[in-house]
Amino acid sequence: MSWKKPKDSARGCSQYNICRGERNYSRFSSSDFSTSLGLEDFSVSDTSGTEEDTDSAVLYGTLRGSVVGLRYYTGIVNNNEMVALQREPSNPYDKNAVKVNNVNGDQVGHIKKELAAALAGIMDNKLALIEGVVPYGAKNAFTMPVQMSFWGREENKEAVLDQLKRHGFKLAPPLKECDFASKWISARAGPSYSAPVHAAVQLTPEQLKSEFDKLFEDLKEDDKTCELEGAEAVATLLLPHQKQALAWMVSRENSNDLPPFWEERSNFYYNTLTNFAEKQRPKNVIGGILADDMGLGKTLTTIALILTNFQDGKPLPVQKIPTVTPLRMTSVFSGTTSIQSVETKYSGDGPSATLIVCPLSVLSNWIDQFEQHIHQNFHVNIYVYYGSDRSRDPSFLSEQDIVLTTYNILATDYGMRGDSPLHKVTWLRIVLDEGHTIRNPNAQQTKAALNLDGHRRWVLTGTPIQNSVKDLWSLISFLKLKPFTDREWWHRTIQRPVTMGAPGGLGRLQSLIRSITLRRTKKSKIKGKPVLELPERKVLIQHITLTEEERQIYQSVKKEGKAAISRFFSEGTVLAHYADILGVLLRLRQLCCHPRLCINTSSSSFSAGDKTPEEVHEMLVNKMKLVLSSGSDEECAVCLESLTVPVITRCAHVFCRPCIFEVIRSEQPNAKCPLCRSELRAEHLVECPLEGEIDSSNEKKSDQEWISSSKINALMHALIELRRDDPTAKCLVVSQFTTFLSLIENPLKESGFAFTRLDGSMAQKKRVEAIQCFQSSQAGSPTVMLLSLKAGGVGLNLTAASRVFLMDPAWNPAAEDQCFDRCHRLGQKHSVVITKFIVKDSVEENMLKIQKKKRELAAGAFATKKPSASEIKQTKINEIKALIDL
DNA sequence: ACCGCCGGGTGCC
DNA sequence: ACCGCCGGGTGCC
Repeated sequence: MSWKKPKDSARGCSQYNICRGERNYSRFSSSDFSTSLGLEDFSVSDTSGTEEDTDSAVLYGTLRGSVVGLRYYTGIVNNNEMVALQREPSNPYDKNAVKVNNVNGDQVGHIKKELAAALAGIMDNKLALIEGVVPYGAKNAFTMPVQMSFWGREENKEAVLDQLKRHGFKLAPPLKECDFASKWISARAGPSYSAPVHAAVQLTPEQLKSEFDKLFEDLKEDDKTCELEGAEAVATLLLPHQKQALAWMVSRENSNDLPPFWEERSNFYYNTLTNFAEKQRPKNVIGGILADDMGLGKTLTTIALILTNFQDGKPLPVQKIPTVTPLRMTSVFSGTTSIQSVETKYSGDGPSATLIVCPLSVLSNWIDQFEQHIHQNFHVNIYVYYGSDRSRDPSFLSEQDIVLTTYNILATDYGMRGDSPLHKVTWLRIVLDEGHTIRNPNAQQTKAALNLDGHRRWVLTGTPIQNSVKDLWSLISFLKLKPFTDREWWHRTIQRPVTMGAPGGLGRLQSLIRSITLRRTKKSKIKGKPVLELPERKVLIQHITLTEEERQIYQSVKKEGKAAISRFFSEGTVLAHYADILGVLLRLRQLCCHPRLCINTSSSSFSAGDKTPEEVHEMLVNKMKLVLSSGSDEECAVCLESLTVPVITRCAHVFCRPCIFEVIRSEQPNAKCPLCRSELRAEHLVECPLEGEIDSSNEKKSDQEWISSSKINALMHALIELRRDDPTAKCLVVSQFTTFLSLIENPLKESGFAFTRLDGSMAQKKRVEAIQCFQSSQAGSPTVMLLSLKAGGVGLNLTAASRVFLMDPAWNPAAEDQCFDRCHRLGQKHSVVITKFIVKDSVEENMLKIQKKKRELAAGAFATKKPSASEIKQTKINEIKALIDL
């Protein structure tokens, strides 16, 4: 294989310049920041957009109208076929013009002008969504009837009815779309009862997800259970479920089935959802969604696909070893691809390059996996399209076998209209890794991805549905499934029927998903055996007793903090002092680890006092650092999710930036803090300091003489014992406090341990190095990794470790579990033992209790709806009480 | 006849 | 369009 970035083809540990100076967040705009974190859903423009809030739409009623001017257009329509109404304000004859298009987007005619005059205002002001169906008469040469349904928000109904009335129209009561056919046939069959307008069933996200998973529970002996061995070029043996996935993916790339909901009927291809028909055979998706749970090896399977179904349904050919002549040598080492091209290009014409788009956090994982899984006798050109010096030459890119890039680069390039090399190439295959990244249809990344040109299209994601069916549209659209690429048809035929609980809606969704998706969860079974047989995982709790001296410090800080917090309770100002309370708890947690951790924490500023703006700013930044670094996984009280792009208000409450901006926008001019009702102003909001700087203020004390602590002693005792029993055993030492990790470095050095470190402040390149060193099985490679709890994304693979020492408990048990999964995952050969150090009679023990409650809550009925903001507040207050023994 | 009626020309917005 | 509408041709019974 040859790596085109860096330029030489050999590859060493440190040669991926995949980080460059790109991640310079110091002057980030919010959108840069959020997209770089894959949080584009939270961008302000999205939340404030008046775009359809289609979930709350109700059916106002229906109206019969006519479509005229059929003579002049090529679009044809069948009886009962859906049509789209589209405003055409630029029409020179009538500024109210409304076009009528068929499902294919071809114009059929216009709405008659008198009616158009009534509809124009409604459509322009987005008061209602107007959908048409041509009930009959589709063969008419000049005009045809159209049955229109008006959908909108309850509060707009009056305005719409008024507007229609002014033009002499009146809506008929709702008539369910699915009743159309029968209605026209049996028009005299007695009174018609209006169908219920509102959904009978509304699915919660959890129900939806579980419905989704049920789809794949009982895979019969169909194409999804055949197995296919990887081609010779795949260096790794595939597990049974991976061979199944490979077989399925290859068959999807090579088959020529009709896409879902299409039938062949007397020389026509007929869409059963829209009743649209055409002569031309609709193209099937050459690809689909691989939605296996995290950890089942989607990356490996995809690499196997690329190598096994390389071109024209054939695997990657063996590399002919080039006859070594001086001439060739020169060419090879001059960094051009010409010689390789001669040797390895294939008879097939057309595109041969695969584009892989992934979040930055997993880019290095792809690089590793290619390195690991491509057989050394085979040659693959891989180009990492990243960094400011990336090649701008489309023909260079199309000559590669594989081009790897990130969603950000994709979106950035696409933003520079007309100058995106990625968009000038016709790809053989496009793979979107962590495909749910493009969930938001309005995000730049989504638009950029949807506009890529490629034949075979794949989406890899562990969570195809995050919250609602809406999440699926971008993915389906990316797959170029007719007619869903247009959001209107997706919405009318799938999304609304499902969310409104219309009969058959869920069924449609299921058959759609079933036909293009493969999903196995960690619990899925193949021939009675679980897909993943992971070694055992044990969690031990080791209690620590503080020394007399440590206990004294702890008790005095606790006494002081408890007094302050009691005062907040009696004054009823708990929420106003939330950051201060977290500060107290943080200090106690730090004291459980090492007395030196909390020396520097800013002396609490309980008194507001009169301060200069600079001092206020600094105080707020400090408070926010407290909230964030306390590892409490704060939720934003607006969206009830984890904080994304945190900002702090003047009243010291932390929210997601987009959320609080939305509050300010909607409540203007007198917005109030959602938590304490203080005055809220956009210009007073203070942004989050950069990740990695949070703890840096505590750094730089290493010159002091180092002293140990009870916890460190316990750790070292365990490490030394472990080394004695098995000198090659590797372990992770995990803490939320990077300063604590720094302190631990001292005894590790003293006792002669080889160790590495991975924390959030490290550059991408350093991280890759640290991970590779640690994962190496070479003699002398590090046996200990100091790991900060939150470092690294989900892709992080630390399977070399079979022991984990969790130095301090986290608020959120899920964060701990995620951390354990980094070594307890596919590839782990040993049983994993996790040791949690918990100081007796301390805040840590109380945290365990709270964790237990949270676990029970999470395991319990999902059906319970989202708690309200006030319920969350109450829970938090109770937690605080429990934590400090009040 | 400043009407009615006839029949040809014509046709979206 | 096997319509509606327009506007020119025409005109007792």
